[in-house]
Amino acid sequence: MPELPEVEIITRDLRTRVVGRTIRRFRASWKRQIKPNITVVQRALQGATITQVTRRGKWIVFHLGGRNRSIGVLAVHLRMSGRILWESAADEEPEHLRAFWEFDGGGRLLFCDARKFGRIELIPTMNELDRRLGLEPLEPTFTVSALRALFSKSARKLKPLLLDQTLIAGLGNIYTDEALFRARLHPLERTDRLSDTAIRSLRRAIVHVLREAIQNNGTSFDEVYPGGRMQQSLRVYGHEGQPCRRCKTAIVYFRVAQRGTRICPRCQVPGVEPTSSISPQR
DNA sequence: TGGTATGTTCCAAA
DNA sequence: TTTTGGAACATACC
Repeated sequence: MPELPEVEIITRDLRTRVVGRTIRRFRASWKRQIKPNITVVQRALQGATITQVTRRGKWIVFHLGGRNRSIGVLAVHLRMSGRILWESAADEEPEHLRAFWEFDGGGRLLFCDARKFGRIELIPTMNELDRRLGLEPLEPTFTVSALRALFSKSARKLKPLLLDQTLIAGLGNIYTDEALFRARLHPLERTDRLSDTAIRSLRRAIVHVLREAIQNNGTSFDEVYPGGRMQQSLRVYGHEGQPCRRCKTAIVYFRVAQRGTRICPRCQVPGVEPTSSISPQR
């Protein structure tokens, strides 16, 4: 279930643990999670050294070198319930273990995933992954004009577009709702009708919410992603029925593109521009 | 029992 | 042609 901030935190932690280490063997128990297939991935990883760990959207990317170079990158997507744990010798095997990497010199990285939606993919080049994914919200390329280009190209509804990873990579259900609330925009607003002011406000809200979440170590509701404090800063997600921080109107819940959606019905009205955006939050 | 869940993909319908 | 709705993937929890 992690979104960009949680994946960023996990990536930073992994970097300190596995960069420079060589994989002795890789095992997986649920075939469908491994692409192109277990045999190919095992052969590629055996003896490979991890040269770097990076994040692209919600993907964790292990860059491979050493014995097998130019076999590609190993990209991991946690989807709804995936977790990556460094095995601590004391503990017993965690629940829902689906795959693991064992390193020369000891130590194992465990991939656990109750729902088996997660993916471990060997991808020929980083370019290939870039082709599948859109703008990185925390990179300099995430500009008002780039957003305007995306928004004006189609007549889609705002929230579904923000969740489309091929256009913007990394936003999920929580941070989309939070960003829309802070920008005072309705999730069903048509993107081709947004003013430059609205787009500017939305861009700021997205960047703000994601940065704040990373600073807070992410959002955690359960063991899937533990340790974060961002849930304390959420304004609408999980706040159904509670008063809006700005106007005291009760936060409402409804469905947008099959996703649970929370808004303040008074602050987020379709067709109404956010008023001269005087610090939209707090 | 039924509905919901921090996600993505595929296909049919509009 | 583009956009949306629904189902599917698979499991846990309330």
